[in-house]
Amino acid sequence: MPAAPAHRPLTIGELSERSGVSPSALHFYERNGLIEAERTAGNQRRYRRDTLRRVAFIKTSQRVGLPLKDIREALDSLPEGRTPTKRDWSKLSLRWGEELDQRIAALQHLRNDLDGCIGCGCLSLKSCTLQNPSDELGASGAGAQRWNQATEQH
Amino acid sequence: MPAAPAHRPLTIGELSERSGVSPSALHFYERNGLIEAERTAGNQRRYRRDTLRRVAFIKTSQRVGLPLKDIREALDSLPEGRTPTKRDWSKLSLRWGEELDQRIAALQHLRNDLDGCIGCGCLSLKSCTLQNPSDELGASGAGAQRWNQATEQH
DNA sequence: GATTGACCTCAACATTAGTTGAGGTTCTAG
DNA sequence: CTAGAACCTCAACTAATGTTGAGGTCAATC
Repeated sequence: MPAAPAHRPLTIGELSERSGVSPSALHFYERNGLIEAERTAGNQRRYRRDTLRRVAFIKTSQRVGLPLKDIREALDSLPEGRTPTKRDWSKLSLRWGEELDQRIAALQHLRNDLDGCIGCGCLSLKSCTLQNPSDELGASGAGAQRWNQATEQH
Repeated sequence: MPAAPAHRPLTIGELSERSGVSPSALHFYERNGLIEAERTAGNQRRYRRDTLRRVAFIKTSQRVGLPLKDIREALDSLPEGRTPTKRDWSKLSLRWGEELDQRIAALQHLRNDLDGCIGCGCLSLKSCTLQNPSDELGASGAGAQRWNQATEQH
């Protein structure tokens, strides 16, 4: 390893290793406007160091369930050109915390309803709120929501 | 509409309308072993009425984020042949409530961590738990989790 | 200055959860 | 009995989120 001054830009391999995101995924993020890189004379990518934080934000947002499209929108609110400040990041995190709160509330609501349904063993289409979203979850009617895929094979 | 005795099996159109799931999705569920149907002499599907509840279970499970594969596994625990009783359904719902609880706990944990991160504006790769899952969410490392896709365009 | 690992692009494939359309059949109401 | 709505199958397509491989180039080390 070279001396590596702390401000030297990162190669894709370094960014990949430090972020835990595969190079192919980084390419993919770039194609989709989530991150960007300078190029060397020989056309290789060189990432500014704050890209690491950017990738961290992407990963974390994904873990919580946001699609890349939404993450991109959020990132678009960061200042162009200059390295984002803590305040910039804080604003994103704050907005994001609100969504988390809503998500939690929705799940708790669902949980309560499930208690009711266990009582009656129903999941009836008419009476069960679980079956009649209407409000918090899936308001868009659109995409499936996922959670942990690992349903323990044993 | 014919008199329709309450026990008459459902056509795919009826099941679709009552469940809010498109016929093509019902075909898809059948291909994937989530539901099944008798056939008329003319090869049209006729669904037992409890299929309605089955579909309700599928929809609800999806709303909460489970992939169809897992839902199928859960449904496989229902008795073959006979119409499931309330107890049968209750067992599924119960198991399901536990997963919901875990999911809520995980999100709350995440929420707490986020508070910390807002304080420092970080999302730092080293210090932030949000960046170091390790435990509850995404233990499988695998699939993305999604939530509400509607990030309010405004 | 050559080797070798890291990097480049582009195209094709994988998976989940369906939708759409073509081409043909069945069922039901009048 | 016939018109038209509802149904059938099969294949191809969509969208999101990447991965894999082929074929070729760069750059850091011996």
